[in-house]
Amino acid sequence: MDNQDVQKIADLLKALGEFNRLSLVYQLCQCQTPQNAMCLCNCCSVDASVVSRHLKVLKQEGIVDLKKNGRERIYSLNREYVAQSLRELADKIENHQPVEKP
Amino acid sequence: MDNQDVQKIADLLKALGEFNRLSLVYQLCQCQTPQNAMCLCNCCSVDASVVSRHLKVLKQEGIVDLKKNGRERIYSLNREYVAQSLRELADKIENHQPVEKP
DNA sequence: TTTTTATTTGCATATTTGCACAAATATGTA
DNA sequence: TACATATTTGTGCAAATATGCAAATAAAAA
Repeated sequence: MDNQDVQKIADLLKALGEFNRLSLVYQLCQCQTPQNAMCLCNCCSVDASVVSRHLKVLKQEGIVDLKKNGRERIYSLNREYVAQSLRELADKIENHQPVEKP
Repeated sequence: MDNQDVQKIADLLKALGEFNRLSLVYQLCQCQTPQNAMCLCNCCSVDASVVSRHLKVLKQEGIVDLKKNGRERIYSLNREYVAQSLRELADKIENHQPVEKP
């Protein structure tokens, strides 16, 4: 576990660890079909430009995927990646105790 | 799932989503016995005061537990709470799709 | 009591972050 | 082409955050 690995997970958690961004994730989570950015605006009461930037952060972290459709951007939640990353961390925290210091 | 619930999880993720704090968590994760703050200093190259403040944040979020022993503060990772919180989020993200929008 | 060790707190500072608004860009439609 | 819609980007601001250093506090040890 080197610093880069730690940083990568920290970045993922940080991206999820902001109220409006997590709200966007939950919103996408409840949708069976991908959603465009304007639709996602409804779940948090901020300017569209703010939503755009939050979605950009989520995309950079691989949390959401993006497809372009005309002038729309269609976002979908990358469920497996996020869930697996969180579970890996949970497993590590719960089980991993290699260095014994009695 | 109301805003307070979202905020609570966001706060937890935010606390974990900072490099030095996550390093502290990993450090504690590798220890079978609780550790004092000075010992934890070794895992990140910052001032002891910075470690102290990060540990305070982790404690406020319930990520670590604290026992006082003389002038030492002995920290231990609250493994079940953190792991369970992360798994709940993972489950929600992977499975929860109640609102259908076909 | 004096000294040492462990930790916290006050303060200053640098950086980041979230936000709103306006302008720019891109693309569809009339 | 002109206009409408969807989204991004530039800019500035206020608040939050991370950090280091010095001083304060607490408690053990000499």
